[in-house]
Amino acid sequence: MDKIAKLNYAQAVILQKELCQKVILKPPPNFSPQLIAGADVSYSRKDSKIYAALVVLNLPDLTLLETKTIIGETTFPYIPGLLSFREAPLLIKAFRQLQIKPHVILVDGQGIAHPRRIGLASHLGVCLNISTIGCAKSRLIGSYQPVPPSKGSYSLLKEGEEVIGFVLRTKKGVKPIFVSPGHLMDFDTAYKILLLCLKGYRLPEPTRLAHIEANRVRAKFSSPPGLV
DNA sequence: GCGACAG
DNA sequence: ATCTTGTCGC
Repeated sequence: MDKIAKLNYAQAVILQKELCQKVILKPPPNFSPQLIAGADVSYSRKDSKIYAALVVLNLPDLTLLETKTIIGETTFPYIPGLLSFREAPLLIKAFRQLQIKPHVILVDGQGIAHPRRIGLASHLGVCLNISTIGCAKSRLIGSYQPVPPSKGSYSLLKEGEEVIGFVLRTKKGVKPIFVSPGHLMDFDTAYKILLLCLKGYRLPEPTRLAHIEANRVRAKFSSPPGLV
């Protein structure tokens, strides 16, 4: 059914090389998003279920407007660099069920800060034809200098001389996050949007809420202990 | 050959 | 990512 589930490593990489050519590192004309979404996926240790969550918030007040959670089955293993094949299918399905379509999505994962410049956020953006920003909690590739301690400070993430993202301090005293443009997005716009989404926590509000919602459905629907 | 390695 | 309570530090 799902062709993606049948892809092997080499085939998946070939598909990424095709998709990466469709990535646009520039936002739409006069881009000023009022609706922003957060996307995240959680897993169950026992069964092979995965839970995707999308939340839509209003900008700049960050009011929650809609929450969409959906349950799926794992069809691809986790392989660094190929996360999209594991998480994108369910997130795409969830997106199609949204009543309110956002102007941009903050994704829990990398954008172009990826070996082939096509991380989960970029992959989703191309598939859905929407602006996306990669917002990861840790590094996949690239090197960077220490990030200053104050909120909003950052240091460029590069691979060789190429800038692929930035490491952002979202709050004083906490580990910085890794931000990179996904699709229909540039560094400057990504930075400005990120700052608008900070609400006193390490993670920007859209991604933070999506994470909470993904965990909530898992707690509610995953197999209860002792009921094998 | 040896590490690194989003979630 | 997931399994998990209390506990240390800003």
